[in-house]
Amino acid sequence: MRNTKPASGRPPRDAERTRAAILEAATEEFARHGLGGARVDRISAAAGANKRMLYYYFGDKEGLFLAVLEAAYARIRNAEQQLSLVDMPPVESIRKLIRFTWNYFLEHPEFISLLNSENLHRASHLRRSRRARRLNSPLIETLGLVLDRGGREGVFRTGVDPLQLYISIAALCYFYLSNIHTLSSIFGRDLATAPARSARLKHMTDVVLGYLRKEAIS
Amino acid sequence: MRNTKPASGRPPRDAERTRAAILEAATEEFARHGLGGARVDRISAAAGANKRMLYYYFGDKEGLFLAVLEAAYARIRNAEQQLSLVDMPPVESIRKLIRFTWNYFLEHPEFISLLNSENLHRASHLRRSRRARRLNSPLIETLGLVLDRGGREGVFRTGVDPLQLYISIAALCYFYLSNIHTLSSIFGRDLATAPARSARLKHMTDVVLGYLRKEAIS
Amino acid sequence: MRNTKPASGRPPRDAERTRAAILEAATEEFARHGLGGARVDRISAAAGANKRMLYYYFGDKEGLFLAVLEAAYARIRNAEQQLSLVDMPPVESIRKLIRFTWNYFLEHPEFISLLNSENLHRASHLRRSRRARRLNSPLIETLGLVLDRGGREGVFRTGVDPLQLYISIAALCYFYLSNIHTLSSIFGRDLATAPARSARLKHMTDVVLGYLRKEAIS
Amino acid sequence: MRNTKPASGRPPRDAERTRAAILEAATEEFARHGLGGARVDRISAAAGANKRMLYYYFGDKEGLFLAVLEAAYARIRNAEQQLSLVDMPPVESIRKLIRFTWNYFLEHPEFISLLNSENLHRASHLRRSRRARRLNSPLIETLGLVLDRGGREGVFRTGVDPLQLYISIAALCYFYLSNIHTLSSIFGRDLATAPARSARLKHMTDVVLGYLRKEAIS
DNA sequence: TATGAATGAGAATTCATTCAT
DNA sequence: TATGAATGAATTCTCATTCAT
Repeated sequence: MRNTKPASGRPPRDAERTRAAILEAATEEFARHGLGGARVDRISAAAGANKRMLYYYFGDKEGLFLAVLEAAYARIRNAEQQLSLVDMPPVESIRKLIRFTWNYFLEHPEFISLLNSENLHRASHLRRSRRARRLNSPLIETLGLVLDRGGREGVFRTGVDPLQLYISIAALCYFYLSNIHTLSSIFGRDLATAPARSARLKHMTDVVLGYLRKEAIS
Repeated sequence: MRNTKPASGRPPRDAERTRAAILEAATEEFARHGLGGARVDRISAAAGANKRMLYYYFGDKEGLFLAVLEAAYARIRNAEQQLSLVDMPPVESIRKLIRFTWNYFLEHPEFISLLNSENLHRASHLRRSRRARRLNSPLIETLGLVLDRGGREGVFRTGVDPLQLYISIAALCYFYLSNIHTLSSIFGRDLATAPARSARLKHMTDVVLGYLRKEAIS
Repeated sequence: MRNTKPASGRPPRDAERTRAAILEAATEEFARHGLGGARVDRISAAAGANKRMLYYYFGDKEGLFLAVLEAAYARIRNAEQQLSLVDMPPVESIRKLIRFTWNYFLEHPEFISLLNSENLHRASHLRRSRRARRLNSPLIETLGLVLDRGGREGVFRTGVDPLQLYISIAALCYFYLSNIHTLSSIFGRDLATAPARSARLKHMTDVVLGYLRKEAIS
Repeated sequence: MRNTKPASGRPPRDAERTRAAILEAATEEFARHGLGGARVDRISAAAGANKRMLYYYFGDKEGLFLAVLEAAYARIRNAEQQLSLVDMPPVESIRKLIRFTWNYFLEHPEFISLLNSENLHRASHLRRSRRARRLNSPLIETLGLVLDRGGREGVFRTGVDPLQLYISIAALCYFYLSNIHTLSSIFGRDLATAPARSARLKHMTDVVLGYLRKEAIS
């Protein structure tokens, strides 16, 4: 049993701890430099682990990258699960979902970077991962319930595909943050300031709720 | 235009031709593998040019990457300039803008990849580029005019920041396409099929126009 | 003999068993990949033993290689001892010896590989081994007796050095089998088929008996 | 044209020379340590070439090994071609062939080592080589002519397969030399001395000619 | 006896870049 | 302008071996 171990400071032969340290260091490194730019040496150094351990636990660089991706997905899915969207007015649910998504991306820039890297490689790692597919968000279902209730209560338009909406919410948050540097540079306007961020959150909420509200003209 | 060149023997104006070949090959390579994963050797091989030429014309790998980025931006700005949004009803203008953005991303996946790479590096290349800043989209201004007219005509809500809206439109298109592989993999639904794409275009248009229409409740 | 062990539960005399398992796995690995190409990891994995055990029992990789060599020699010497060459007509003795050598090499390709590896290293391991020197074949003596008798009986030429003859018989068998792949490849003729092997055995017997028969011209 | 180059001492940018230097150093290294034990670093150092050049010219370590093998085969085939066996009495031809084979192996111990290594790997490199198959020895044909003539002249037995005989001659020479260290060690008799070698040459000649002579009893 | 974790030196291979011509 | 040869520093990965338990 694992918890029989003495609670002494940083035991040197703690498999779980070493594994976790490598994973954390790798997350940081891959997020900063991408898969191609990441350096195995830097990862092991940052993890305080022997380089060999990285291969011992994860096979190779790509295996480590996949493990990092899986862990990042597991974290966001886990956070989503804390979110309870059903016991409140639908408009509030949507607000909450947008706020959550926005804040999660804001607080976990590494998630955005990792996704970008994986997209560059056409999801070749995730596609091979059984574990990742199991992480299929249950949020879609919940969002469907919220949309249904909003429809029944007459506050939302009907016929909205929850997956499309989910993707759109993620898109509005993700793109702004992932492209914040290029956009700021191109448009000569610093989009990373606190006021700019607040304005963005408001805009996104307006867009989504504006779209969802009843009495459409389109 | 290429046909200004003299139609003499084999190497007519090799200088320009070599440069262009390198740039094209590099665009492909950087789009496929990112900055860190791109290989100078592959680029020169694909361009049919000696490796030395690459350095001769672009200084180094990063200089080449910047040139590729600038060219990609120049192309989209150029395409945007063909777009005339002012001489039509505002709703039509918006539809047209969304369709344009969507199709451009669809037809130029390398643009998405390159942007992703540049974002990974926090826009460090673009920031240094004078030329890129001059590429500041005039579209924002045009979009402002469209929104104003829609407001005056009573079909659009007022007070919409054209930059925010521009970013949102780009976001809705970009994210879907850039993440199409991870999303398809995670949600077990092929988002790249023609029907899926049509559905997406419709959804995005609905979102934007739904948001813009008058009589808001939010 | 193995059946002296108690037939109790799972690990009866793990010590001996582990040692034997390692030795067997190592024989296979060294035969397949040579000393330089053999992998300690693969050996311990194949033996189902912890890597540490390998060092515990054999000191290091080279020690293990030597143990493997010694065991291989012990096996062939042991097999030779079953062979009784003296109680039959000399011609029959020689036939039997050739057949035995041929079959032994055929059935123990690992012996050939191991010898090749050791030769590559200029017998540096065997030279250090006291045990190996004790394995000095008593066959030479027996062969001497056979040749003497054949000489006395007038069927063999006289003055044949039994060591030279022994080496020649081994050579004729060994080379064909050890080089069977390169020879087949170079001469475009599959030397490993059953008919090819029979032909070879006949040829070798002809060569040796043809050489030994009385009435020489040379 | 290559020979237009200035004849200055060791031109630094001579492709052919660099290639040859690497090949020579590699021959030595592979012969001494086998494929698995050879070190790319040592090869490039011995060749006075940058390590990168090795990959530039030969692809990888195995490609280099194959090139070394092919060159070694080309050398022996070339030497064989100098040998004229037809214009002399058959007995002399055979003597000459044995002497040649023996001396060639004696003077080119690297050939024996390389062959041993290749055999360890089941001729996997040679099998892939078109060039090696073209090196198919024309000696077999010549040997067939010699045997025919000997048969017609009544000095040799008939019905001898020249390939079998060729293999046997090679075997008698090769095995003694390739196993000289293990044999000396096992039998406690230094087989590498000059007298021992002379005795071996005589023995081998006796065996082959003894076998070939007419009036068989077997 | 046995084990899984750990190590550091070193292995093959690759990289962006530059030189001589 | 262009080229093939060359370079040295990295880079990923592997190895035999040892440690703590």
